Amino acid sequence: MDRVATIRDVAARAGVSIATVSRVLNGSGNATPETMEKVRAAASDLSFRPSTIGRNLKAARTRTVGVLVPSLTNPVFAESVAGIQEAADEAGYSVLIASTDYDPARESRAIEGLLSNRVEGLVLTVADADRSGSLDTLDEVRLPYVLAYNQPERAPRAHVSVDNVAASRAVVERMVALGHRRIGMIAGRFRQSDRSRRRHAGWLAALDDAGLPPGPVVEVDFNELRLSHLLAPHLEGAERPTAFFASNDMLALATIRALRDLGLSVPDDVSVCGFDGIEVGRLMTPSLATLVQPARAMGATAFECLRTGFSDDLQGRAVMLPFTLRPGESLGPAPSKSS
Amino acid sequence: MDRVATIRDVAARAGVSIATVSRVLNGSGNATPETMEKVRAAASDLSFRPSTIGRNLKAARTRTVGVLVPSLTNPVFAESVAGIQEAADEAGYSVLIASTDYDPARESRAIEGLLSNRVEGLVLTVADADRSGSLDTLDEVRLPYVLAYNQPERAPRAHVSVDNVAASRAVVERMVALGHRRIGMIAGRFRQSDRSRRRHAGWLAALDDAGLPPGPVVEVDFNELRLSHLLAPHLEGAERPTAFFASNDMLALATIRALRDLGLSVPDDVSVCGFDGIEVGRLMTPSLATLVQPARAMGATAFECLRTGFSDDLQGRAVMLPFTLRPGESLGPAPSKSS
DNA sequence: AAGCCGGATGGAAACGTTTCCATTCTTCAC
DNA sequence: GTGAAGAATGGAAACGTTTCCATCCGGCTT
Repeated sequence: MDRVATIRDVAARAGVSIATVSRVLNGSGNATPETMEKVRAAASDLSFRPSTIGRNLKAARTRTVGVLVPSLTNPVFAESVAGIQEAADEAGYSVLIASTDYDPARESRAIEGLLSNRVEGLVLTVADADRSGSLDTLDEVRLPYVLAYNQPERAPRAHVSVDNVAASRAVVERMVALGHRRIGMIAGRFRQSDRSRRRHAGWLAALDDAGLPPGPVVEVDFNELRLSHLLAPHLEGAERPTAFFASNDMLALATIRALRDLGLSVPDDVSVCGFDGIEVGRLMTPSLATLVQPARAMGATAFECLRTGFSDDLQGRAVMLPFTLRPGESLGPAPSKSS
Repeated sequence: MDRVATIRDVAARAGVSIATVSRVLNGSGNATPETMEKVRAAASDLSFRPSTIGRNLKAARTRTVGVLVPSLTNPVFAESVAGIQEAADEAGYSVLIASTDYDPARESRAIEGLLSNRVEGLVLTVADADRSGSLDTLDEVRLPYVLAYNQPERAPRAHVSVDNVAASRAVVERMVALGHRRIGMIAGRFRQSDRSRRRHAGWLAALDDAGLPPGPVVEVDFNELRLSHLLAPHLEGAERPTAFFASNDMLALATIRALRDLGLSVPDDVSVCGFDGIEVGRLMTPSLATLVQPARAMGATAFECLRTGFSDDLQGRAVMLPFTLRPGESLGPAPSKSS
């Protein structure tokens, strides 16, 4: 692999100084038409591409933002990353993406990497926004960041999300309206997810409002896709739940699968509603009822907050995005025998 | 935001030269235990993080690879990117991810960006590996790259994929074994996808071998999720296909959805088999039968090829990964009335 | 005791840009 | 015709590293 052309090569070929080359190619400062022509020709002949590295070093700014998500394979994060990329692309920013796969060691390594790359800010989704070493690190070095999806309870940290409590209430209220009286919840580990906690709180509050006792709560690990053995104990007897609220869509899908494996029909025996609004949910049978968060907009908005907030103070700012309840075949009326 | 500490700050605080700081922190060269201690302390006090930019500029190598995929929201690409990241992380490489959303303009911009960032090589998936301006550009500048998923027909370009023709044959053979005689295909636009073409070729070859006439072929755009109106014309009359082979899983899901919307049962009336092996396929009802490509391994392998091949010549090297047919409820025996 | 070796350290150059400042040259007003 | 203004251009510094080379010093061999 041969050496890549530098600005000096272009200057030599065009018979001008590197200063002139830089000015012409960046459109800053003036230059004779002939000079411009010569420089452009030389640059194109050598297929010169200015080195971002050299440029950044000099400029002391990188026009790059970092993104950290738990996993790219969860469609909801993939979608939000796509939103960030789109917005960043438009604003002339580059994006550095890192994923942690729920591994704390990888998380700190990723943050270190992004820091070393001198990103100007970060958009990230962490497990628990109230107790996160990574966020502490960022606070320490005073690097602006905006959380996406996270909704910190105590720490005043900038974030973009939906109102998880209100959203969960909406789900439960819908279930109640459909005649469900025993409503369970399948949730990601509370210790590992502020979102899961909030959604649980909303579920609890809505049940309370409706004068209903809380149904069983099943906490599961992320990446856990085999749920039958966890659900089975809660499905025996006449008092079994007629509906489950899952704290995210992947869990909802796994739940439907498990129910079906246990010989129950969705939604005839048991209804299920998820949270996230991933696109594949529309394609399955039964189609997935879910609380839709605007994932793409979430990413894009977080990026915009970061960008426009670079100068201002980001501390504790919060943006709430609207949510909608997408009906789906997985959520139907409660079985009549149970009403 | 205050200025970030540089190696000079550390040197000053430790009372040594920047050369010594560099040596201590990188473990190259010798140093007195006390010196090492002083330097480490100073670095940690200032929470010094060496600038990748400065480092790369000097080193003239970035230990960074670029990744280009059509879309991060297609699980099969997300998964392969995850595989790349994992392998890269392990090898001490950084990853720069770009996605094109099937937009040629964004594709060239992305490539330019990666080139400017002086990536040492690329792993990419393009629409058509035989006619791709981006690949031509890469050849021109002699930057090593490895294609993932693509299987070029003419151009001798390094790639990692499965044998798409053989894989498609396996699918069709299975369908034939299940009694299907009229087998249609739902395929991504041939002009836009070498994979789609190959898979179509395999489908055709297998039908020919079985002495069956090819069923209808429906070419659809990427991102097209509403297929009912495209499928409807081919589902009338007694001669309608009893099985469809979809050239990728997202299409397969959309196909199942459409069939169902048209009042047909899957798999009782019509069977469907996809291609890719995305995880959600296991979770749906009916579970998706699909030809599984090892997506994670695809990414990881492509990265390894790139890394180990940096010195050698990558030209036209090909690695074929094994595929498996994952049975699923969407693919059943042909309806008896048609046998 | 003289010379050497080698370990510890510092000075300085280099990487590829951008940009400040200085220089040259043209043009125009007086 | 002289001076000034301003446009075009070049020289050189700076950004944060790594690394080559030189220097210094203590201790060993002979």
